[in-house]
Amino acid sequence: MRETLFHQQLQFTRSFKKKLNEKLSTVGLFHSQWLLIYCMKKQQPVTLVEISNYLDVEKPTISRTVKRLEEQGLIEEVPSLDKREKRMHLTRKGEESYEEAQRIVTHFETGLMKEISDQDIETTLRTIQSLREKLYEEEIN
Amino acid sequence: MRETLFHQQLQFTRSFKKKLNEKLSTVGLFHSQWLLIYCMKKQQPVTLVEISNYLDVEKPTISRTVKRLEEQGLIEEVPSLDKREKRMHLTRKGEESYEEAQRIVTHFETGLMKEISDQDIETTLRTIQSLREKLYEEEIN
DNA sequence: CGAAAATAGTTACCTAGATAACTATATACC
DNA sequence: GGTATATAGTTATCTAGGTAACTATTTTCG
Repeated sequence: MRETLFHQQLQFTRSFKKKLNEKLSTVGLFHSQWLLIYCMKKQQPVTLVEISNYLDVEKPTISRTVKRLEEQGLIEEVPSLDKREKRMHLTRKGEESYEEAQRIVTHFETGLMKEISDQDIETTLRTIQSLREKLYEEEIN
Repeated sequence: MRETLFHQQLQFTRSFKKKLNEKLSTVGLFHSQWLLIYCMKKQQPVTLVEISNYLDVEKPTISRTVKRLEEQGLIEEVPSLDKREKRMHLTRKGEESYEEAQRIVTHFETGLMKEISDQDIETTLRTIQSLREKLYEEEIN
């Protein structure tokens, strides 16, 4: 198995998403749909561009996932003064899904981190953040 | 921005893959295709199942990417005793692509890690590996 | 030996990322 | 006020991940 940090990261996130998708299937959600719902819970109503910036995912991807969540009746549009934008918020059903999913995600994540020292978590978080910054600087060049 | 370790991980790998895809486009490769070529360089000839196990990616995904690399003339089949399996190895052109891509990837990765202490890299690597193990144990339950 | 089980790979069909090119609306500015 | 530019979102099309169900071989074992 390749020992590189980056390789390990990629492998980890693949497995992580796969596992979380399994867990979330009990609520009928996929991992990425959960992220959108999480976003909306935090800031309602929210536009697609705001979600796109927050999650750092391109607009067409957000657009597609939003459409699916709308079809599932989890989110709905809210009238806006700016006719270009599509402001969305969670429906009653969406709020319920949020609560259920939140519990699942929290349980899953805390389970994973158990037995890893706060010190190590902190170092890892800091390292990844500085790698992200580094990537962002690359962006500019 | 959400502060969770896992959220940061996902964001990082997304940006990382995006950026690496850009860099690799000069060689006409995508990040995932590079991983397959890397795999083959390390062990030739190799079967799809071996690649699947090594990269921890499901067979249909490997199957599809292999088909594309074959079409590009970077890899080719090698006769095997077991008629079920498809043993592949790099063509001359594939070897050349490997060399070019290897340079690009190494340059990109070392650039990112520069300025991060060996200590932090080491802790991060160890932490991610134990998170992966944890995920794997979950698999069993 | 012959039938059952395991293994290798493929096909069909989902979700989720990306880019490029488009429409519609809003803003800037001469 | 009218035109140019910027912004919000969508559509089309690509790669890449996943599962389920299939075919074709090989192995196992009674």
